[in-house]
Amino acid sequence: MPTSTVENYLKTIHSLADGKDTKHLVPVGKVAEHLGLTPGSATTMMKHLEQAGYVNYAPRKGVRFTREGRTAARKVLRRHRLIELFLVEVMKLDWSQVHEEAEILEHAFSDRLIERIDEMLGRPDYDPHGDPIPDQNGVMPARDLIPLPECPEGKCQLVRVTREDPETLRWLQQRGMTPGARFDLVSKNELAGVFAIVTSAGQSISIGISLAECLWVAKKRGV
Amino acid sequence: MPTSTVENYLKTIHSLADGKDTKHLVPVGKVAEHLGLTPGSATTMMKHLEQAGYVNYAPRKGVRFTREGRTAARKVLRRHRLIELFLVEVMKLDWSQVHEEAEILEHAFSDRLIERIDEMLGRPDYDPHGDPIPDQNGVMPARDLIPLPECPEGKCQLVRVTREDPETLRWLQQRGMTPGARFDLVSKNELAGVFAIVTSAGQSISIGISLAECLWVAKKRGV
DNA sequence: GTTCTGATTTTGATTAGTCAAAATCTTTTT
DNA sequence: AAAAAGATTTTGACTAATCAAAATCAGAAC
Repeated sequence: MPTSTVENYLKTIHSLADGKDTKHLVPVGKVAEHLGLTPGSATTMMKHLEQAGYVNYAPRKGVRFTREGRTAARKVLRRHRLIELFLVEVMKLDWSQVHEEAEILEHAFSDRLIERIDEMLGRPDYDPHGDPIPDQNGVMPARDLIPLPECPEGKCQLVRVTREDPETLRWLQQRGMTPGARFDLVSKNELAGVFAIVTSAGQSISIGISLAECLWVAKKRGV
Repeated sequence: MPTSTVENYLKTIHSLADGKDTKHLVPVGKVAEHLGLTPGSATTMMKHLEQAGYVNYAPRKGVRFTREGRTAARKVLRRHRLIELFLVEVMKLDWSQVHEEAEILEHAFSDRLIERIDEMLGRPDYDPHGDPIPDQNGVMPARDLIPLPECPEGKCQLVRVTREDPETLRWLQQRGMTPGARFDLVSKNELAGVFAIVTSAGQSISIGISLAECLWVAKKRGV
């Protein structure tokens, strides 16, 4: 069993490699930055992870997962995301708070409990933020999503929110902008980096580019 | 916040001091034995616990809680026991398995989640083993219980089981001997160390002294 | 083709927790 | 009262994870 520290490194590498192809190298410095640690700490850990067979480590170039590493990382993501959904659905915790809780609980829940949760929730494919939940084998449900800046103006539906800080999430929540919400993208000002939308409740809001990049909408078929 | 290691030491000291009066000294060796550690490790930790204000440590005599230590220990017990009840009532895990799970989860659940569980369960006083659940201030609900060996022959009701190994618990469970069960103590052979009972289902079973000491029944009023 | 810059790695130290085994103290036995 | 027995403490060493700061390397700039 990996320690919880190792699990956190695996999650970080997974998220930094997300979307990139298999041989993409994640810079060690990015790993350190993402975890709020010094670069030296990450370097030390990369050697351990290589020893343990989780990654291939090219000094001064970066790291990439082995098959085992990717699977191990996805097991952690599976736990994290099932726990988030459980906290919202069963424990009735607030959408904006569950990430923090799951961050700790993911290292403590046994496989038995995770299996029970998966069953209770009806083997869900997505968590409350719209993040895909890997199955027991680490296979992720696939979807064609685009971030708001790439979306054409007009009606669309929010599917995934890739932010975790409770303040931002609460701000979105108060405006009805949680996964599943329909809204109207009325204008895009790429130069100013501002996106204007009207929510289904009729409220007009402006969203900056950095937040807009975290809001994913379904890509229309045939586009 | 105490580390989970410290929390485990606190729980151990609490259970070894249970029943004894406030100035009773718990031998350091017992603490080590209970946790499956070497005596030297426990000695080292006792100094840390004293530094942290949790215990008074009399070298070669033993340790006893300060007020803060006792409260801290009971907070851990509260978490542990609420989690056990939650796992049985909400997650439908087996009575015999929940102790093991709670042993790990108790260090990971936030106060917010524990409060939510307490609320969901209707602020319960006892866990599935009949162990009292301390309130937020560390106050334990009191009851007058006696272990089976001290119980007179006749009808009685099982209230608490102070064992945690799943094998024994399953054995008891299969015979209907879980907290709340009524049964008949038909004979006590203190010399042989064997207690004969008949369960409410009419099954006759023999129980050895060491297990009998872990089975607690309500002390009749006026006796 | 040097030099500079920025990222990465190395080195040495630190903390929490642990063990094995030697040293020490206390209590019991004789 | 001395010796033996038993428990506890001390000592030295180890692991996992971390940081600060010095050393090193690779690519960009000149």
